Amino acid sequence: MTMTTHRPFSQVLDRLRSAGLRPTRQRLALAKLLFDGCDRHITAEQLHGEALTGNIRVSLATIYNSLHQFTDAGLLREIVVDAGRSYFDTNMSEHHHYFFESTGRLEDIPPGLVTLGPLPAPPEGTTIRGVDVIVRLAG
Amino acid sequence: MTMTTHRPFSQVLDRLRSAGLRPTRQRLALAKLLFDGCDRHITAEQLHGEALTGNIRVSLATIYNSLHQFTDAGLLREIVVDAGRSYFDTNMSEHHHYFFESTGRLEDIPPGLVTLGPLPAPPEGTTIRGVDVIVRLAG
DNA sequence: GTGATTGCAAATCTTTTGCACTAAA
DNA sequence: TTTAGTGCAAAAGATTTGCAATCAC
Repeated sequence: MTMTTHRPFSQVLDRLRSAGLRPTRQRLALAKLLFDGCDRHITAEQLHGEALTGNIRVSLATIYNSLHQFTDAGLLREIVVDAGRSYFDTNMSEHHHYFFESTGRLEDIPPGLVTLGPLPAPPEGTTIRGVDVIVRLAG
Repeated sequence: MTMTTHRPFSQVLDRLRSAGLRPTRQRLALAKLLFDGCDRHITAEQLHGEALTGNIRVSLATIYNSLHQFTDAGLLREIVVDAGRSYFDTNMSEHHHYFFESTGRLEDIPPGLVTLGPLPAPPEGTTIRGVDVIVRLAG
């Protein structure tokens, strides 16, 4: 009867199922943290912290496994901004990022602010997997 | 009397001087490897290898120090493509990159193939340090 | 001389791996 | 049952740091 603003449980479950991922307790819990509501830019360490805070016992290895499985399944996008740290973005629509160098924060650039011309034909024998546009900010 | 195709020694020296970097033996040697002729995309490890091959004894710590000092001085541009590896690009003109995921190779995109619209005004209190555009290729 | 720079080795940090254990189907 | 998934602890990399020795000026 209650209609929450959160994504219903079954939707998360279906999402995993249709990605071919067995909906284990850990994956369900992580998927709920990740896909529950607003878009997020999160590191493995941060997600681990949130899981522990939420009394979900998950090892860091499983966090990494899950993040990569979600990424391979097209549920997440991995964004690399500095050597030695990956962010995972739950917003799968085409968009670009601000990176605040002073704080290490990653943020979506509002749609339309940055426009990219048509992509070139990829070099012989390759396909374009994606395009990352990162606007680095100081101050 | 001989006119080589290589950047003359004094130019490398001046380049360090005007960047405010004391031209030590190591920095001169590294600068010659980096700025001698064509544009390069190189990792710290690769540069270290080249230095040792060329009988230049430099520690990896100094390689990292120098690469960052050169970057801060505007002689190099750091490009991050995957978590845990930085490339340093000697081409400081505005350009974008192909990243070949299968080989880990980074390559300039020929000028004009990718066009970026005008940059947005940076968020309040920040300045744009640079924009990275990376086209990720598979195959 | 004096302060900047270097080398070395150890430390740090993120991410991956191997393998026994557990749980989903 | 059977196979995929998980946890743990150790390993693997890349990068950084602390400090004594060395070098440019």
